[in-house]
Amino acid sequence: MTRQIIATQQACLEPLFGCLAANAGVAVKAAPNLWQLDVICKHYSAGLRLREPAIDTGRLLIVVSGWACEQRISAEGRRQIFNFIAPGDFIDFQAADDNGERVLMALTPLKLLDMRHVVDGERAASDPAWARLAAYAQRSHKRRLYDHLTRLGHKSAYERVAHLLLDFHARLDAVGMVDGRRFALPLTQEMLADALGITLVHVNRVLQQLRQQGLIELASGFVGLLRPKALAEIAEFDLECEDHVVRPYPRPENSHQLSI
Amino acid sequence: MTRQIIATQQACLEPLFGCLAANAGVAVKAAPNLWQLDVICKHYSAGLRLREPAIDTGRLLIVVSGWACEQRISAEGRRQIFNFIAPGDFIDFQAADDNGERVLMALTPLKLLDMRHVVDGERAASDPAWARLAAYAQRSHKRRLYDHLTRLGHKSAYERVAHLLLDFHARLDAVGMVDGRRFALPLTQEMLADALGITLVHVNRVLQQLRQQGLIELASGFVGLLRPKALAEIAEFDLECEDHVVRPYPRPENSHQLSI
DNA sequence: CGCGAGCTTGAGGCGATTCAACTGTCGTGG
DNA sequence: CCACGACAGTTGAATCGCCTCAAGCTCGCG
Repeated sequence: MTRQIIATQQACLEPLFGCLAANAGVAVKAAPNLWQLDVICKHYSAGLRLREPAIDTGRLLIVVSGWACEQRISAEGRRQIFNFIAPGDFIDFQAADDNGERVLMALTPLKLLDMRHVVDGERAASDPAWARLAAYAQRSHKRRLYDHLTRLGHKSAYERVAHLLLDFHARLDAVGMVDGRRFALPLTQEMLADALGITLVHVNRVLQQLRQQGLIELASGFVGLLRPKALAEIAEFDLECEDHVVRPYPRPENSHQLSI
Repeated sequence: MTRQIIATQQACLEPLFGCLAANAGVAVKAAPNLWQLDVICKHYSAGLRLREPAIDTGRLLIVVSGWACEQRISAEGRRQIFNFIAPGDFIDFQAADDNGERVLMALTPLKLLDMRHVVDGERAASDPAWARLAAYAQRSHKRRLYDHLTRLGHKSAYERVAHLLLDFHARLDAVGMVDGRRFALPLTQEMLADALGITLVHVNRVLQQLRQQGLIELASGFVGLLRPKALAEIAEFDLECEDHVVRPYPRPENSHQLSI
């Protein structure tokens, strides 16, 4: 099973592009094969700050594999993660550097695909497909910020963790990176803590609790949501609504669905 | 002193427009006088949800007086306030209703000025002044969301309150609505609680503490920051940085400055 | 006057933090 | 080959910040 997910992760771009077509109404040229992809993509190693020359700030990059985040380091050296950037998410450098304190950081080895290579159209601001794409990127980014504000606002640690896991599930599912109810989550508990505003120790305790209650399974970088409906109730996560916002790509019959 | 502030609040638009000129590079036509203003402005009473017909979503409204917020009501009936909207802030309806759950709400009687009435230029997307204005509105809105995420992330209740008050001060100062170190704050402690993710009771205790330590004064809808530098250290609030982002309008010599 | 909205204060309890120690798993180098 | 350190995860005990529940206060207003 693990091998299957990894293969999905690295190879299948169709669901990702299908998701773009469904949500942004953008047609993608022929998807590049694996060899082409590796040449076209930008690669970052874990821990590197993502930068682009100022002249290129208008570009739209999409994450093909790996995870990144937006973060800020406080004066005391504590890190606040504003937003996790997962496969299928856009990286909009123009939006990123309005403020020197906030930076984009690769959390794992990262592969970024420049949309210029795969989208038809003149990529001018006037081109409708390109504008739809940029608008979609902005919309999803903003939605993510509000969701995170909701998590940090009135939720307990227990609810925050459950909510974040459901969030990850929905996003990765939309781009075909969920196998059944399991998906790869290459984040440390410290990263989760820095995002959720709780301590590493407490994240661990909450995860233990979720495991003992049979709600999730978690081992070696993979998470399984065993009872998503129960999790959604705990976290007040609106499964319906999420589906509207991020429409998954069209699936074949009998594929692995999240049967709730 | 109170009367003076109220006068400032209702009458003087020059600092507000000066702030726009400094930050967005947008020239304003002749500022309307008070009578004109009342006719031009949109008025909302406290508690009303702000709506605009869908066809008008592209418009930019600026708050002339009163406060509003972006909020969401959770399933349990708890309110999360994402963002306070103060005089000088923009209301971008296009950005607001990408999601049915999040609404704009007037917290006090509200007066909104449509920028079409005061900005030169064709207000087409292609007009550079109009584009700068829209970009400025988006930038400040986004910055506010990140600031609030920072508050909710790793700060204690004590730090959150101090940080929010400094934030209000900087914003209102930029549009000339601070008299010395005092400004009008027509928000209830419950609203602060709903924004800061802590309970009403605890907000009250924190305010008591700040008062007893001689850091703030607070009475009848007015706040005074008595020792802003001490507050800034408590809250890790970057006074320098804030000044860069929101440039106050040009001041006469010997005006009330925040001497830190 | 009575009422409601907003503010204030106390007592008790729980959730999350802090500090600390221990485990297991890597990759590296003696 | 094992020793070693670095890193991620795990667990316990004590402490504290914040919440809950509850009561009383002070206004402004019909």
